[in-house]
Amino acid sequence: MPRAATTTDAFNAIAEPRRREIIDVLRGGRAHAVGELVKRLRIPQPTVSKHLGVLRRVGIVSVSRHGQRRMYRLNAEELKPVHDWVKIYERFWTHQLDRIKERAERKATERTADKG
Amino acid sequence: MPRAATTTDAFNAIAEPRRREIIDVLRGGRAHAVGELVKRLRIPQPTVSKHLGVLRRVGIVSVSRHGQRRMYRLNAEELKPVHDWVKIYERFWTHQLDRIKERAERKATERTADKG
DNA sequence: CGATTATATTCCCATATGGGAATATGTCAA
DNA sequence: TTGACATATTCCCATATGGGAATATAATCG
Repeated sequence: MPRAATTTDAFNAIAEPRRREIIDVLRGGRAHAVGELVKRLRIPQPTVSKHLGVLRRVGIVSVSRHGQRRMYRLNAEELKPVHDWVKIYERFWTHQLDRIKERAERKATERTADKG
Repeated sequence: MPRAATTTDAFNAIAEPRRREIIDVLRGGRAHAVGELVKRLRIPQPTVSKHLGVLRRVGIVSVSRHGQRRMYRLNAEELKPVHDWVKIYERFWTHQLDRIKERAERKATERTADKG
């Protein structure tokens, strides 16, 4: 089995830095034409189109035709699974107070560990 | 250019679901032997070892020898870049009140857009 | 119509992948 | 030493990748 396709899910899609850059530009909520992204990011047009294709298949962006242009808009909710997963680890690098919770929870976990 | 190596950064490393599972098991803070992970996740030992190798090269886990076993421990801080990036999008799927902030910020962004 | 602009698609290629199977390495115990 | 156990490594392969270059598609304009 090779590596999972980039279009498998958000995790795979955002692994590519240029796709994250595209997402960042689209963050404002406003739809952007491909040409705008090309200019902003200084990435060749076919490359941008391909990356947008991946993001679209995953559902992270959606397109609409507007005359000659295709307007891409962010569907940020598709990033929620990534946030949900990584958020759990937030406490590992945040402040003092959370460390207490962390330790307490670890104890509880160890107590119930290796039951299966 | 092929896809970036899985060992490039945390984004690439966590794209693989089994590696996320491993991280999840290590979440308690306690170090785990490879064999424990094999049993818990029902994944062949060589596969687990390879995934641990990737995670180790990225710095997400660290190893220590303890007799015959190698104990793997989570270094969750390495996940912070992922959290930092995705956290910005949290407001897109959270409650009502944040939507106000969102709209306000969008207006401000649009005002200063396309200056470069 | 033809020309221009905007975007997508195709073709090419070097490359890393994840899994399976087999094997190597390392460590303990008798 | 031998054998059992724990883990890592190697070899194999089908496959998707991202980029470059070239080209196709599609819409607008004159």
